[in-house]
Amino acid sequence: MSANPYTEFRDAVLAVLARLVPGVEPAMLARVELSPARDAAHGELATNAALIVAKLARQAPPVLAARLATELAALPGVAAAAAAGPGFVNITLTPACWQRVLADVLRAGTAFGDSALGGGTRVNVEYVSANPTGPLHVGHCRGAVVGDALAALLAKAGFAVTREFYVNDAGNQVRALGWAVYWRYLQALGTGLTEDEFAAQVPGGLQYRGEYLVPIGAALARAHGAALAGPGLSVADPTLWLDICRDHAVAALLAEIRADLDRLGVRHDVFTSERAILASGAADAAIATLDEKGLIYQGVLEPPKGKLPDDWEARAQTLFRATAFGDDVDRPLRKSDGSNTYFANDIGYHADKLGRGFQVLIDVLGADHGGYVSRMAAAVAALSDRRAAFSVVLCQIVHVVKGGQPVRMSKRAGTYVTLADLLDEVGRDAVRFTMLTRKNDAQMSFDIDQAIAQTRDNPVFYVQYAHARCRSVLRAAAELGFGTEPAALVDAEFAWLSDAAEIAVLRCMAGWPRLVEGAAEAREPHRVAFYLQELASLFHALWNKGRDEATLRFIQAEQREPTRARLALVAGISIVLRSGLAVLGVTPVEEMR
RNA sequence: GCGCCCUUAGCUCAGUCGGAUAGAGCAACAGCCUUCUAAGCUGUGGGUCGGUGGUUCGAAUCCACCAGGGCGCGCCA
Repeated sequence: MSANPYTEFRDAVLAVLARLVPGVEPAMLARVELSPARDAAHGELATNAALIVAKLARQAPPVLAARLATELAALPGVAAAAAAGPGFVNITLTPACWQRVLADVLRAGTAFGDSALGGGTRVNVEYVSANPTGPLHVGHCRGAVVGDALAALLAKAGFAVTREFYVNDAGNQVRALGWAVYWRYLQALGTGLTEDEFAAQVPGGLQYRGEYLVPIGAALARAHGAALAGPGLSVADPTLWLDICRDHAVAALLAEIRADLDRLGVRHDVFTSERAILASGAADAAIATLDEKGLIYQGVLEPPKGKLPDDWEARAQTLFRATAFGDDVDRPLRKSDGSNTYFANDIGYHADKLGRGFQVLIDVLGADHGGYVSRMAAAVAALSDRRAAFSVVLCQIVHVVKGGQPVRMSKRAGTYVTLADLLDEVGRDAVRFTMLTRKNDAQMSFDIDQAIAQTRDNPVFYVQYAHARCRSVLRAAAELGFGTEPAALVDAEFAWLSDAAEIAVLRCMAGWPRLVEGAAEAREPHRVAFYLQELASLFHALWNKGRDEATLRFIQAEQREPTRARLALVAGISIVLRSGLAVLGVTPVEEMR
């Protein structure tokens, strides 16, 4: 791929700067930007170079900017360069600079925008990781979509990405699930127990009362008959059935989760079982490693502030010195019965990831894990001697709104909005795109009415419509005998694309590679969604401009060369739209129906 | 009580590691279809960027404090 105007002319700015002001340090040069001008009146591009180095050069920024502008204006490809404001240099390039981008797009196809930024760095993105104790709901959905898009984005930016799902198939939650399924099993057999009578026999009480467990209980009844029940369909000794019920339920629910994810188009490379991690001794090994580093000790923590647990008592416990790595308090690794805390096991899991050679670990988690971030960051820093990068992408709450009314969810009652419900209502593409129209660390309301609307205020529709329009134009042109494949258009005379609206689209397309890099570095896949809306908007505007000015119409049968140039433009737009939609996992539709 | 996140137009939200006169859609108003999908486009009006200080050439952005909303706070995961 040849140079992109943004990188090409940023390099040019740096080169000129080096001549004007010798001895600028790399760290300072890194802060020099060449970015799209916010206001079109300022030109196409703007650089802050003079502002950055003015102090070092001992010159007033406007003066240095003027000298810079003079030098830049003399460069080939620069149509105009002028100092402005407090010390910016505004630059306008010749149309040819932007037209050249089109050839890159046509040659690269949807690989346009691929970057070497990541340099093959191995990244593990963990997302969803829902407990296999029930169906996925909208909260999981946001994490699933954000994680999936982030993984795709990082891959496009040149990272070697592994997508991972951590299956919490050990511990109290799945034990409670085993009991809950056993209740559905007894019901399937026709037990005379009431739910309250059964619940009274469950250690910790009966959780997971949702009806989604009914078919799983029924399946157990079919498979085992009454063999797992006590006399008269009473509760038998749990050692006889608890593992069987738990394992069966986990397997069944995990299958449901995977089916839901499949419908959503979310995929994972690796499903890691918590039980397998525990069985491998990873947690104890990781704790031993930390112990060798002198980070484990026996101590007594201050009582937690706020509402104090009823059974709280000061007692010595095994602690990880998380405060040495920026956490607020040291964290316990063993429960009072001597078993590992969830945190201890999770340290083992993250140690396992590090052991698999990942240099960057990213966990996509729900907002309720916010208090968990600093301790895990401390643990990864400790385990890797601060070498591995660890970050958490927290996804805040999603409120589902329909008909202007909030749709409430309650997991206990089993009446929450499931992912499956949402997919039934609005479909995969709308779910994915809508979830990505909000930055992850802000709450969002998901308006079902808007997501299914076929109008401008539905961003999914708007972008897909733009793509469909592109394809429609190409189909129409093919019927007139034009070659419409990229290879047939790459030699078109792009100089025909000289209208302001056409240049604007080309500038936007040229910005795709730098957007990919910026979004990947910031771990913000939502930027892709907004970029696509902008590109779609420019395309729709160009389309309509052709209604007013016949010379801008894409297809003019008697004007072969201008038509070929515009077909190249349309093909290029469709390619960039597809490239972006692929990151989001949204279908680029060929036509609207 | 403490920690993290959020607060931008009537509504839903962007705002690129500090940059020029803060943007988009919806809603309101005014226009554009004998022409490739009007499922679209163009224009107008609409703001004390929650508040008060501070940092500097420059703050929606960084810092401090305050207000409001959300999430969390040893032996759940």
